[in-house]
Amino acid sequence: MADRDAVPYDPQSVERKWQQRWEERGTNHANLAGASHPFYNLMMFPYPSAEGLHVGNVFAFVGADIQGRFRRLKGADVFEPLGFDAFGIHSENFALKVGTHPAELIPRNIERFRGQLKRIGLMADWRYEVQTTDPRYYKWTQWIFLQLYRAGLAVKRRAAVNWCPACKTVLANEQVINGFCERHPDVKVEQRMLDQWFFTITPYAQRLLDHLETADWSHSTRTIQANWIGRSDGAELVFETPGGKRITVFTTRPDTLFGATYLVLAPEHPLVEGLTTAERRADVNAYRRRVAAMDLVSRKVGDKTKTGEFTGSYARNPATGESVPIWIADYVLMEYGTGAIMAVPGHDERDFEFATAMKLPIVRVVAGPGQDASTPLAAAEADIPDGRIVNSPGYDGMPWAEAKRAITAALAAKNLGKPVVNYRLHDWCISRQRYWGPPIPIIYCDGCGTVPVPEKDLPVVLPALEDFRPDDSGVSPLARLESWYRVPCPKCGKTARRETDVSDTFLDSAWYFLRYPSADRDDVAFDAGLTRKWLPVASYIGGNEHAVLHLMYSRFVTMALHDLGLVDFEEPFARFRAHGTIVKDGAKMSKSRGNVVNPDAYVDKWGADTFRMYLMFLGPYQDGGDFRDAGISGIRRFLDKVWGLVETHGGSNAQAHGQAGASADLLRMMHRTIQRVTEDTASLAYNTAIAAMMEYVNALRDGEPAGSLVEPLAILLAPYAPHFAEECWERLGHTTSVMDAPWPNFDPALAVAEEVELVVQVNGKVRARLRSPRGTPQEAAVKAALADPSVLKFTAGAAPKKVVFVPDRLVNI
RNA sequence: GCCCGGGUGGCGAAAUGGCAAACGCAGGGGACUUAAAAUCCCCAGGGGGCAACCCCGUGCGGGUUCAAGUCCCGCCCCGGGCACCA
Repeated sequence: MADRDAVPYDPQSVERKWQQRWEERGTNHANLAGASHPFYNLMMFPYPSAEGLHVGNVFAFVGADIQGRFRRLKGADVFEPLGFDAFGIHSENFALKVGTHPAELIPRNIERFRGQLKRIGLMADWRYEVQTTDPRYYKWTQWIFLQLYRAGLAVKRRAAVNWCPACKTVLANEQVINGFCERHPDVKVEQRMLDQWFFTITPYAQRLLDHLETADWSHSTRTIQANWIGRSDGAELVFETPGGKRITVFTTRPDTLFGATYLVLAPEHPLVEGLTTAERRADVNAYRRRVAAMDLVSRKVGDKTKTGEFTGSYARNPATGESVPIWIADYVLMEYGTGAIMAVPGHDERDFEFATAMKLPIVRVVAGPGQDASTPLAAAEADIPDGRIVNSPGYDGMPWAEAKRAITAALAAKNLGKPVVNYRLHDWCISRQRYWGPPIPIIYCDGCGTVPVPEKDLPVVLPALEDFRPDDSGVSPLARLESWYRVPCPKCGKTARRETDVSDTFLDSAWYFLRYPSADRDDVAFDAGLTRKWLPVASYIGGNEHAVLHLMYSRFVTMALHDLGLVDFEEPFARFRAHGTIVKDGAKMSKSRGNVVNPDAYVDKWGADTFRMYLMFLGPYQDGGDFRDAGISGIRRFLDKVWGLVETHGGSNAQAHGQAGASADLLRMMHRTIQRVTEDTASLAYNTAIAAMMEYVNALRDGEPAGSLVEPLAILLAPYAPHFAEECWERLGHTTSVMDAPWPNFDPALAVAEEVELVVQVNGKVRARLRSPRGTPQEAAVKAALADPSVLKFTAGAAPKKVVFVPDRLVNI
C-alpha cells in the first residue's frame, strides 16, 4: 500500500510548520462577537519570573489546553486567552536583588515566557493578552477599586503590620521567620499600627460558603475554601460585673457554662483599662506592652506556653451566680469573636493549660458513659462521645448538644445571651507599602477628606522611580516623590495628597478573567455584551495553591460587581478543576533547592507534542506527581507507530478504503476507543485516555486496518499532540485544520463485543472462563459452566447449592 | 490537634462490589545486524510443582457479602490545608 518512501517523524520541522500555519490562518482566533457556542477556557495566568517557564507551568497549561481543544472539536467556539501577572512584591524583591528596575525586567521576562508558551503549542488567542502592569490594564484595576469604594466595601482602618526595625520597612508575613526578620536573623520583628485600606469581605462569608455547596468545583478546593471561611455556630453570653459592666463572650459550647470558672479578655480588649484594679495595674500594663510589641506571626503560631495577668476584677457567671476572676492573656485574640472568652478548663485544652498554670479551679460539667460528676479530669475532655451534662443544676443528664440550645435559650430569655455565628474569614487588606503595584486611586484633602480619583482621571500612573527601595517612613516609596503625590483636590482644587500605597497583587488577578474578552477596548473595563456572552468562565483550571486567596477574592469581587449591577452573575467560574503538583525528587520545585526542571531542553530534544503527552501520561492529572524523564521514549514510540499507520494507510487510500475492509473486531475497538477517549478527556483522566489510544494503535498494528480506522485517531490525538495531529490529518488527505474537524462519534451498540468472556467462579474463586455470545441466558450459562472440566473438578459433580448469575459477566456456583 | 486526599508489581499507574496489575518505563530472552543502536517477537507479582495446575497476594487488624483494592468499624504511615479561632 505504501508506495512512498517512509519519511520519519521529525517533531521540530512539524512543529515549526504548524505553528507558522496557525499564525497565518488565525487558527487559534476566537470570534468573540459572532460565536454561537461560546466556551471560555481559562487557565491561571503566570507570574513571569526571571527563571522562565517551568515544568509545573507546562503541566498546568497543557491540561487546560486539552480541555479547550477538546471542546472546540466538539463544536464549541473556544476562547483561550493568556496573560501575565507581573506586579507585586515577588517581582519587586527580585528586581532589588539583581539591581534592575522591574519596569525593565518584566517586559524581558514576558517576552521569554510568551516565546516558551508558543512553543508548547497552546491554542491561545494572543490578540487578547493582558499584562497587569500595563496602564491600560491597571487603569481598570483602579476602576474596580473605585466601584467597591462606591459600594462602601473599601474602608480605611488602622491595622497591625510586621515591622523590621533593621530594614525599617513593613514585612509580609512570609518574610517573618520565627519572629525574626528573614534578612536580619537576630532582629526581632515588631508590630506597628498603620492606616490601611480593606475590602470588607466578611459580610459575604455566608454567601461565599453557601455557593460552594452547589459549585462544580474540585472537592479539595471547596473543602479548603470552606475551612478558610471557617463558620462556627455558637452563642454570645454576657457576664456582668458588680460595677454593671457587661462582658460579652463568644463560645461554641454554651452547654459548658456551669464549668466556666474564669474569664479571659484579649490584652487589647477595650474593657481591660476599666477592669484593672490599682494594685494590678503595673503588671497588667507591662503585659499589654509586651504583647503589643510582639510580631504578628509569633503571637499566633509561636511558643504556646500560656501566660497572662489577673485584672483584679470579677464577673458573675450567669448560670451559677458565682463570682469568677477576669484575666487577660495573649491566647485570646481581639479579632475573633468578641475578643473575650469564658474559660472552661474541664473541657477546653487551652483553658486547661492556663488554669493549671495559674492554679484556677477546674470543674467537670460533661460526663461520658462510665463517668459521673466526680470522675477526675487529668486533662481537658473536649469531645466526649455520648456525653451528658453534670454539675449543672437544671440540666443534669441532658445530652450536651441539647443543653447547648437549652442554656442559650435560658440566657436569651434574661437578655444575657443569643445564638451567634462566627467566621474566621478576615477582611482583605489591600494596602501595600511598596512600589511595584497600581497606586490606590484616592486623594486626601484637608478640606474634603478622602476623595476618590474621578474615573476620567484614571489611570493613576505608577511613576518611574529610580530608587524604589522601601524606607523607614512606613509608607510606600512613592511618598518620596512629592511632585507625584502633591495634586489638587478633585473637589475643591486646593492642594491635596495622593494615597501613596499601592494595591495588593491579588486585586490584579481578582478580575482579569473579566478583562480578557475586552482586552482590546480602552473605553470600558469589560464590555457588557461580551461579558454576558462569555462569562461566567466555562472551565477554569489551576493550582490549589490559589484555592484560598485568588479564588476567594475573585468570587468576592464578582459578587460585589453583581450587587452593583455591573455583571449579571454572582460566581465567576462555572467549573473549576485543580490540577496536581509536579514535584521533583519528592520536593516542590524551587530555585533554592536547585530542582527546577526547565522544559526547553525537553522540547528541544523530543518536541512539544511528545513532551505534552508525556506530562499528561505521568499519572492522574488532578494528582500531579514526581517528574522523572524515564518513560518519555514510550510516548515517542507511540507517536512513531501512529506515524507509520498514517504512512501506510493514509493519503488517497483513506477514502478509497471503506469500512468494508475493516474487521468487525477492529471496528468495535474503534468505537470503544472513541468512547473512552471522549469520556476520559472530558473528565481530565488524560492518562487513561492516552492508554486507550495506545491500546487501539497496538490493535491496529496487529490487525489489518483500513484507512478509515486510522482517520479518527488523528482527531482524538489533536488535543494532546496538536502539531502531530495536524500533520497526520494533512497526510490523510485533508486541506483544512484538524481543529476544524468534527470530533468522531461512537455508537454505543458497536462499542460492545458480541462475544463475551464469562467468568465461572466456584465458591467465589475463579475456576474457568467461557467464551459465550452476548446475552447468554442464565440456564445456558450455568449448564455450560457445570460441564466445564475444570469446574467439575471442584464441584465433583454435586448439584450447586446456590447460583449467582450476572449477565455477560460471571457465574458463581 | 482538627479537616481533606492517598497507600496496588522493580518504577509511573489501571480496575460501574464481579477475571487485580490495562497502558507505559526499566528488566530478561530471541530475531535482524560483522557489531551496536533502532525496530520486531516472546517472558515478566510471590511461592510450589516435570506438568496440567495449585496456594498466597492491593499498608495492618476485624466485619458485611456468593464475591471486597473497591463498602463498614478500629489502627498505622505518607501528602496537603487550617491551627492559641474559644
